[in-house]
Amino acid sequence: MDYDKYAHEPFAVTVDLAVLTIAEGALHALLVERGQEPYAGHWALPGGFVHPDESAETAARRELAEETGLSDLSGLHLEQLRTYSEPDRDPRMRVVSVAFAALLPDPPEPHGGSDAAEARWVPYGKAGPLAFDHDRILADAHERVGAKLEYTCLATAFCPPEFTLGELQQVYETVWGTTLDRPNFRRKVLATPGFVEAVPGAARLTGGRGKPAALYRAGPAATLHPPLLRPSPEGRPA
Amino acid sequence: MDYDKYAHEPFAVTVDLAVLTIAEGALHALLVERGQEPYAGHWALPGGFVHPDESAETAARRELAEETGLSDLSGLHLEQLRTYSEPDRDPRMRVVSVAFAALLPDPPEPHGGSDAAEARWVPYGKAGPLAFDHDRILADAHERVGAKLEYTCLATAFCPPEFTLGELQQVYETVWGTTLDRPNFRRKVLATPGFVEAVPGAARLTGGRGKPAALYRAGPAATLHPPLLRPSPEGRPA
DNA sequence: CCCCTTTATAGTCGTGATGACTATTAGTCA
DNA sequence: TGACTAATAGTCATCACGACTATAAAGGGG
Repeated sequence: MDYDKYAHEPFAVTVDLAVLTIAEGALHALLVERGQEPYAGHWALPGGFVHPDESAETAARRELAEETGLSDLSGLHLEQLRTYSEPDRDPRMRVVSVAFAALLPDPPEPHGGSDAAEARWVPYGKAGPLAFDHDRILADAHERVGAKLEYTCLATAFCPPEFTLGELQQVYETVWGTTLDRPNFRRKVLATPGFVEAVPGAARLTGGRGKPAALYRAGPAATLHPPLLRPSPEGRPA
Repeated sequence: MDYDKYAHEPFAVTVDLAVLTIAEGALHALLVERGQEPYAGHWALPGGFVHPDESAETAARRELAEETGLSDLSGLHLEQLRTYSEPDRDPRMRVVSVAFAALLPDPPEPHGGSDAAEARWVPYGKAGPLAFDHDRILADAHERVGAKLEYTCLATAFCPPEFTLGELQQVYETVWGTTLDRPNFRRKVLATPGFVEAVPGAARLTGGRGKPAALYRAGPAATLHPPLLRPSPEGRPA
């Protein structure tokens, strides 16, 4: 391969972050408002350039810390989504963007970081058309997360360190946009070894009403075998 | 964002292809032998630079056509795997590579294309250490394909347009490295609506021996609901 | 030509997972 | 004290699936 032949081509490499959380029973995405053209006034996904000495994963963590002002990104779930490389996706120059999906438990209040305009949590689908191809990236992230809930233990990444089964079920219901039967969900989760572990003797009042729920924390398992399938949209025989 | 600040950084963007097929009951990968340093004499995944006017997907198809000399890439399954961007993955320069997994039915005989050295089908895992991080890319592709067999209809991408259920089962067994019960596999596949469609009245002699098998073609379904789970490695209760 | 091998296909049986329920417990609020 | 709410316990029928056995349809070797 002739490296020098293409070494001068001006490719910029960026990361874009689809940061999702659940607040007030609804899925929210972290968005920034663009101040300049193109797409001035539109919302966009947070992101930025990959530095010469960074991997895309490192850049994603750095950008997320910069734009949210958050420091405890240790428990964060960060996962590469895919790379978007259409030649015309940025009108100014050739930009190849590695997109990531990130999940956060409690939505921390973001404050404008060093780099970009102020970041805000926006309910999923309520932000009008996003800049560039970010609508598609966000939709891809949503679809990916929804699919991974079925066969992995990813749902706990949306939950605080200790959570009730009701909160865990809310994650599934919010991301999938469905309702689940509570006793059956409970039976399934508890029957899956390593999904959750009971916190002995602990209980939380769920907003004051009703019987206090037992607390659990994430277990060592990473995958769900057999999976927890979402109810089929069609009238499937199963 | 200040674009000009980083526009001069020398990022090269390449594609790497993990092209898989099944030949003689074994999984094979398409590899090229490197003629120059670094990694001279090692095998590597086919790939090359993304041109300024191309998306990574377009570049992947072009490189594949160039290195295999193949023209009928229409029925090819090509899927983005992930992007590898460690700063030191190529000792010469900063290269970000978008990796793809590709599946082919019948292994066409590759002949050295315009770009690289001769390409060859090599049994999976029998090629010694590959160049760069290509061992990991190939392993990631294998893992991804194995996982997608469980919950998608991807297996038909390894099969010719018309195939027997025995051939389809061979795909699962080869990729997963397991054996499956034939009547149960048959029951499951036929019970999944849209997975395969019978070719009326057609049958194929399976190498001359045994009862001729009925022929099927891929159906319209894309996903398997419920999935066809591979046998668990551990003694799982299910 | 008969029988044996090989492979495809048909069916059976028991168990476990799951959807749809009902009942009970343990809290708050009026 | 009595609604109301939410968590938890349990039941029951159905379905999916693993483990089998049986039959059908081809070729090959004596």
